[in-house]
Amino acid sequence: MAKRSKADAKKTREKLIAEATRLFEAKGYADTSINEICVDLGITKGALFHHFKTKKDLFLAVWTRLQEGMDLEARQAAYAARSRTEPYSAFLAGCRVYLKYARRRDYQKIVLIDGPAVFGLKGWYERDHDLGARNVHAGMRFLAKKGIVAEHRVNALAVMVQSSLNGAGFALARQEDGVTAESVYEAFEVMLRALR
Amino acid sequence: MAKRSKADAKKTREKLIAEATRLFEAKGYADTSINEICVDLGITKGALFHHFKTKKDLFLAVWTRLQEGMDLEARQAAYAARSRTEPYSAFLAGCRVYLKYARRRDYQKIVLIDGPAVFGLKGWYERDHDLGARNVHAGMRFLAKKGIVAEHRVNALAVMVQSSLNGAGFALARQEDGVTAESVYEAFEVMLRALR
DNA sequence: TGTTATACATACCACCGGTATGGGGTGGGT
DNA sequence: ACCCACCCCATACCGGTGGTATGTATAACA
Repeated sequence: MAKRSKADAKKTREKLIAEATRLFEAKGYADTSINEICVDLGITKGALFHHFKTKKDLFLAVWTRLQEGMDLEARQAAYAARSRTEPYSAFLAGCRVYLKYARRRDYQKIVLIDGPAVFGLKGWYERDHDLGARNVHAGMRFLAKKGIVAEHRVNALAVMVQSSLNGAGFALARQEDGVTAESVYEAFEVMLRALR
Repeated sequence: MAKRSKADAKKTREKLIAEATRLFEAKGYADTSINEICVDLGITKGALFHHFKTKKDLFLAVWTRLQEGMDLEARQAAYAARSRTEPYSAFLAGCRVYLKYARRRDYQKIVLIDGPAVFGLKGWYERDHDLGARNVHAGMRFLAKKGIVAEHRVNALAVMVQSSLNGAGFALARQEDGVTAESVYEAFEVMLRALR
């Protein structure tokens, strides 16, 4: 029988998250069974339910990992690109990172598609608030502070900008109509700079 | 025992769609069981599976009904508002109708949240193409024809505008931060008019 | 070294979506 | 008027699902 040290436990937990990520991306949350995940890893459901008290809890772990990666990368890019003379550069750098994620199939299926359906309207918004919306909001507020966009439109514009990035990501992933990454990003930049 | 005329069949089918709509909105697709729908209507699963060959098929009927209502209303509004002197009026009228739908809880949960999860990435896009995306696309192409927006950005801008409307609808439904319908719509109009 | 907590395995459950089959009323043809 | 094929729905049943209760060997710690 296998060892059961804390290091082993951590490893099986990681393997569970990795395999769940794979299957959630490939077949979606609903069409992925707990049992399938366990069989692939050569363990039993007892192990899974020891680490995650429910299927949604496992999904949350997968979702959070993806979101935290995006969040970290976007913040770093925005911080690195900040400029004294060009108020858009930090915001645009962050958006570019987000758009990169919004193009990824795993991010789309897990974070953008299944996430809202699994968490529900309220739960989805609560979880997205700290990781996705907050950064866009901060960027838009910065533009308002610089006098570029109207103060009273910050909230509305932020949410519209964020969701437009989601849509742009989907359109890119579809790769149709000759829509290239450059053209989409250029259109987004033009739109962002036109906001008042 | 109940009658089994064709008129009765039509009626039970309608009742099934109505009750399914109610429960899908209230509890979501995944947490609504076939059996629950039937019990509420005083019928059995046999009746349901006679009218709809699968649960997804029933969901499709619910989804389609919502989308067709939105599509019809938006087209009518756009047609009624068309103008020779103001190129934005028809587009804005259509968007205003769509935004009204995007604020509705049933539209959000069924069309925007559960729809993509149930149909999958490809199926969702295929179904949305004829009902949602096509209209926005047509409006944007009209603006390009008028020389307002760049021809090569029509596709990208259309998908971004559409998804920004979704986001705006969600933000409105959350009713937070003092975000009112007027402020959101004003922000959207400002953004749309700024597009080049 | 003894005790407890951990990390799983095993066995089991209610319920789910879906199917196969049966029956009884409807409605169109003659 | 009669008949019977077809339609509408009920009943019974199935494999598989997420989840639980319990058992147990090992690690962790005193």
